[in-house]
Amino acid sequence: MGTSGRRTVRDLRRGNRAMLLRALYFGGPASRNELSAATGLSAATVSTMTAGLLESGVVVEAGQVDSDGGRPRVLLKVNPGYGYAVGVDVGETQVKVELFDLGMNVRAGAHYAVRSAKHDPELVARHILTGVDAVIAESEVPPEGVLGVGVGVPGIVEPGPDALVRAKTFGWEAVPLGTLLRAGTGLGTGLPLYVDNGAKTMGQAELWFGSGQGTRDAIILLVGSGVGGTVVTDGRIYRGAGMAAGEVGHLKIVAGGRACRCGARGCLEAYLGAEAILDRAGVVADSADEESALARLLEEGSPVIGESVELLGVGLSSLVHLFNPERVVIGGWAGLMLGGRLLAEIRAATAANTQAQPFQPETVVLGRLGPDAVALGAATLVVEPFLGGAAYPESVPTIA
Amino acid sequence: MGTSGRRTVRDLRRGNRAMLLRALYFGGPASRNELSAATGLSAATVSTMTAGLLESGVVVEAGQVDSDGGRPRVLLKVNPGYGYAVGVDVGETQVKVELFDLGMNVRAGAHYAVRSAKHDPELVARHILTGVDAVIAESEVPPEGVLGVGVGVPGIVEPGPDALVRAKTFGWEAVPLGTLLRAGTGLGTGLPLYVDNGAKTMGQAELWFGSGQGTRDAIILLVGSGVGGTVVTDGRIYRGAGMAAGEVGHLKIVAGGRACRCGARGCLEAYLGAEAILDRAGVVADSADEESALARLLEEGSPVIGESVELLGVGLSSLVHLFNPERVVIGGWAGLMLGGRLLAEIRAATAANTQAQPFQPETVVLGRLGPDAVALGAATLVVEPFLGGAAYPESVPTIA
DNA sequence: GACCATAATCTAAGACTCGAAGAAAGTCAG
DNA sequence: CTGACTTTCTTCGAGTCTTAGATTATGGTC
Repeated sequence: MGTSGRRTVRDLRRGNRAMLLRALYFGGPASRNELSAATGLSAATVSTMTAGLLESGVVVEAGQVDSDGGRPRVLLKVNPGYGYAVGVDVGETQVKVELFDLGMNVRAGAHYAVRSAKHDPELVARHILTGVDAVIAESEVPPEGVLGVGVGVPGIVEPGPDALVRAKTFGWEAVPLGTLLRAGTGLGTGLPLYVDNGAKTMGQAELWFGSGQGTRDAIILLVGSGVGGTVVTDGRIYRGAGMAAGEVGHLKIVAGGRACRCGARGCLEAYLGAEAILDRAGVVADSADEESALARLLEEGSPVIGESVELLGVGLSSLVHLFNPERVVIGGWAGLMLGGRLLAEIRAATAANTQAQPFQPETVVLGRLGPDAVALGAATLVVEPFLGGAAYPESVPTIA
Repeated sequence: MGTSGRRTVRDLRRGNRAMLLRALYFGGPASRNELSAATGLSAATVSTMTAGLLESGVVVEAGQVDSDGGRPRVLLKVNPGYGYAVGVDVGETQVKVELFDLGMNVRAGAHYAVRSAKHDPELVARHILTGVDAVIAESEVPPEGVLGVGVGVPGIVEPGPDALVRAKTFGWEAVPLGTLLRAGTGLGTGLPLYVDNGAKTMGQAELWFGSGQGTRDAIILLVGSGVGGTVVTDGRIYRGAGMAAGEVGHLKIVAGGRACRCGARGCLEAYLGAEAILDRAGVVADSADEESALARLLEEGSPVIGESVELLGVGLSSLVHLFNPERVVIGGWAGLMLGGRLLAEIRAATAANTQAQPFQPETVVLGRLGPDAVALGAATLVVEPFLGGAAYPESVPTIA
């Protein structure tokens, strides 16, 4: 106990610099004056600090704004071209690699199809490595400007340089993805590497740029083929003691209920998620057809849909009781499909189960980013330490 | 967004002072040297800082220890007599008021029976006020040495000077306990007032002095007549956006299941907790007999007990998946009774439902403090800001 | 062109932590 | 009993940092 918080006067500056950078990054272009108000720092400090940031190129000017009869404000913003982040989405059917600038604009992308039956870890690692090289080359970005590589994978990621991944859907028991990537060579060599669960990276994307913007305590539920989620506390993704927190999909909603692929019974994921919903409706569909099959079910007004809404309400209610969030975001393609038509019903079901504490149904909203935000979120893992957040654990391993 | 973290160099000192004080408070007597190691501060800083603390009387010397041929270490400790905290337990059958010194030794106590049918808010407030006066008088402590009053109540407490309490079991819809207490007079006048859910105060007691010691991420489940709990993240009680987080009792375990007194269905509290267990077993017992009735059920090996263990495992599994805690503590009188005999079974049931992530059954342990720790925990609410923790929200109202 | 308003920078002062050197308070061998 | 040695604690100078207040920059208004 005890080794936390600022110590020396130098850490103080680091912290204030991070605060300022965050304010600038999320608060859009702003004048020094506005930054002073937003951060609580004195104008003098903001001035000296921005001077340093401008000189190093992290921040650039972004026009002026007249100020009612006085000296016009000079607007500042984070220089989108100062650095770049690679985001990787390791999905069921493909490995997607994208390169973003700091403004989170896509500069280049690469896709590699994976035969959905078999997910050979080494093959996936090879796809990632060649993908990283490809997007760096394609974007014509200076390789030294790339700040790191973020990877979103299914399952649970153990912290540490090995980045052990456990993903039952892939048949990965304890795949040391970090080690595999380090064994490669190429342009990516030496880049900081961040690996996390894909639902969490996507959740962070919603939090930063989507429906979660501006909240400090939120829950982001991702309903796709399965169910995942992200718990945000105090403006950060909550990872718990071993980075495995927030496994929303295995929240139990029916004791002794349907068997889940995790081996337990009654998990949310055993009822929700396209796969489970279709299974409960007795529809046979392989993963390519899931989307149209679910749409059909919705169209027909199948009773299974109504049940699903009810069960979703039960799950959300548990989450609300435990986390008391400001906002609940429902994302993922299946979540958006359901929520697009039945948001009112979902809210009502949640409220009906949430009697023990004050709860506003309007806090349940739909995601804004669509299902493709895993890579974007993975890239934010790289941007986070750049902003000085340092939410990601201690030592960051590098590729190769 | 933005107004958090240290700003000026003076906040830096405050933070470091808090770090040191916490290390001393929880790390027992320690020499300046050990404090330097524990906090990461330089010996010089520790020296100047402890000098100030000694002069103000917050810290006192506590003997010496020989040091293998060198100058002996002077041990320091927090002066237990520097300040005092009053803890109040507003329970079903009584209002208990206790006065603690900073070493959390009871210096005086007072009890007021409450007719369990009717909990008149004004009567409860009067009991608290007279109790505070009584313990201050009895303990012969200088009134200006009392740092504040902490109150543990059932139900949910809304933050703010009113301290609105919602407690269905008491028939309290929105009782402004803070306002009621402020209307009184007496020795307690002007004391800072902290009101929180009793399960959370008890959880904090368990965290500080019981089985939760030393953990940063823990779950403390309290099974008494009902079910409550505390979620600890990052060494602090997690309160969420509106202080209502951690309502473990209303985690759903059976969608559409038994009706809970909160109005919803399938809550943990509708199955666990002495009241629900006895009800499920078909035993009629009023609150005074619950303890012996439950003991009898346990003796007989009633199948309801086995089911209860299974359901507890389901609930814990949900919590583990969501929070990934270092430790899970089971407390409360009914929890201790069940856990005392069936801890192994509870661990097994939890593990059986927790397949999706690594989980060590041994992290589930029993509480150490017994069921009477609500008042102790309430007193820690007062001590926390004294240590510089400031986990409790913004402005603290005062009595009268 | 004089005057005013607002934004940004400069300057001096105060506060803080740190490393290094020095003082304190013992033990131990001879 | 003395001097060397060990370990703990304190003092002091140096280097950073933020802030308030004064100053400079840059426009509009009359």
